[in-house]
Amino acid sequence: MNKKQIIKALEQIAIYLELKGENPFKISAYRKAAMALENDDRSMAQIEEPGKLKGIGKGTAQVIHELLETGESALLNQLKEEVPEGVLTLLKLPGLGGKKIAKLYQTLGVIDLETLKQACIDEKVQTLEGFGKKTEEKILKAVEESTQKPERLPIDYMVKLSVMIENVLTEIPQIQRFSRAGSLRRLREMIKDLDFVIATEAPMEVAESIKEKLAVQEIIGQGETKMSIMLNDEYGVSVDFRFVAEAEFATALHHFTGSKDHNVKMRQLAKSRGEKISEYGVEQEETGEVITFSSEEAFFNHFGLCTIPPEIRVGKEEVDIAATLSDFPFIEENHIKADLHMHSTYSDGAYTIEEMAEAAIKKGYEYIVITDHSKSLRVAGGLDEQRLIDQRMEIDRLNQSYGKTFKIFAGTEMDILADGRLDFENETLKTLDFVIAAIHTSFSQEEATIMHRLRQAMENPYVRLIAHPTGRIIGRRKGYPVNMEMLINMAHETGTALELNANPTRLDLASEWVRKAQEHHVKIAINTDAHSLDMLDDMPTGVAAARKGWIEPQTVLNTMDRASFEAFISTPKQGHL
DNA sequence: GCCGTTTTCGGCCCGACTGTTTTCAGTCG
Repeated sequence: MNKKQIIKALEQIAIYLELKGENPFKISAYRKAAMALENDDRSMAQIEEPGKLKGIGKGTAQVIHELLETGESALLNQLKEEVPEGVLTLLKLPGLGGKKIAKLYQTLGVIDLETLKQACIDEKVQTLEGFGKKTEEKILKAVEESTQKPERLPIDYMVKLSVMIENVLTEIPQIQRFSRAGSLRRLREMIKDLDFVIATEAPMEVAESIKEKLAVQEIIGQGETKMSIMLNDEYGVSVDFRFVAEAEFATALHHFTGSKDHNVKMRQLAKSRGEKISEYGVEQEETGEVITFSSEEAFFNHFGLCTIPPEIRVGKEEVDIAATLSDFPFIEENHIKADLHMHSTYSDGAYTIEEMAEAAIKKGYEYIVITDHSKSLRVAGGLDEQRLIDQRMEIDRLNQSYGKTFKIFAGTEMDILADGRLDFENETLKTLDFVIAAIHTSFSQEEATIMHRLRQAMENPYVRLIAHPTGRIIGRRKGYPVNMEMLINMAHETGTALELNANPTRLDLASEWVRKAQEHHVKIAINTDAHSLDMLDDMPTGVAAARKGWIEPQTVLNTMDRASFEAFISTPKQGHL
């Protein structure tokens, strides 16, 4: 059994114990053991004694050893016999946790969604102690919705909803300030619901205004300090609004940004210092005095930590590392000097080169690269050699009018053909300032074939960057099969950079992989791949995704000022063979 | 079940809301 399988087995044990209504601390002990393995970078073979890891004790170590030696666990096997598998799926239903499910299973013989539904219809559920008519109705509704609703939605969809909500919040006068929180602020790729923290003196009035102005399908819950609604959108997304006083805003924002594990780590740290963290502030346990903070930065500083960017608050090593730094040296929006991947009307872009350039100047960029598609990508109106020459002439002409303040570089997003050949000869490539290569066709090839194609491109002396290296569309398309370790090694060996495509439907490469790439001294370019002016605005999302991968500015090509970039592209590729 | 330069037993992160109660358990984030 490999590490992944062992982690899964431990988590399964936790779920089964939960369904049996076991001691919650015992349940969390199994989860912590799984987490301890996950947070350790080594493989199972490299970990000599799992029992020595913090969070793994005698009991869980024994289970791990058993799994390693026999491939199964007596405890897990026994639990599986005691509890039918279908019962596990019931934990996904909102309003149902281990305790209630255990009761439904033990007294009514509920073993899956179907039997649960029937028990509700037969009005048996409401007869149970601790259950009632309302609970039965809610469960029935949850069962019916669960079959048609995806659990999580892709970030680009949630960003759009969020912008719509923010437009509404901006118009409510009683709101002093507000912020996104939760997994969207942490930039998770797949998101369950939206969270907003709102500073206001008049929570009830604000709640009323929100209900009035937003397309609400249903009020899920409402109290004095929070309101949960279900939007009237395609998927019925739920949104939590949390109302706090202005002074509590920073701690509330931290609290509701999470993650859960990050918060647990922070609270443990506070506790060890005789303090208690809640959304309302930091309480001194001895005196009962509650301190509030003007910003998250001040909050972190109070604990001797530097500010931890939301994107890395996952509850792993970030809290310990923050204690040793004065600042995380991660990339910020203002480091970005250019966008190296965008399209114009020459291929499938919606705006002219000049219009794209004007928009880039407004953003304060020092230069851009126009990278239209190449001839084989006919659906996108890819350029042949002659059109490339025409385009170069137009770019030269435009550059004359910009003088020294701004420069457009001529590039291409060249297709890597299905057989590994490149769409342009070197004769053509060497006339260009910056060459991007990308796979746009034959996604269903075997991994070996895909890797051959990528290798052909990266070994070409003119190809500087591989765009959207996996071809994925978050939540919709897996992309073609890429051996990521091999890709990163090839990038290192050939001196080719990898893209972090800032489009929220892509974010390709994913954060965990740009982090690996940086560790291997591979350069990253954060590009919008804009096909229209508004898509240039995706850059901050790309930068946030880079922070999620712990990316530092010197790793990123487009943090170079114009002079450095010109020097870079006039120097041959530097591989590390 | 795990953990301990105060602890080998008694803690284990914290609070809001709901629905069921008649003071609180369960769920959620």
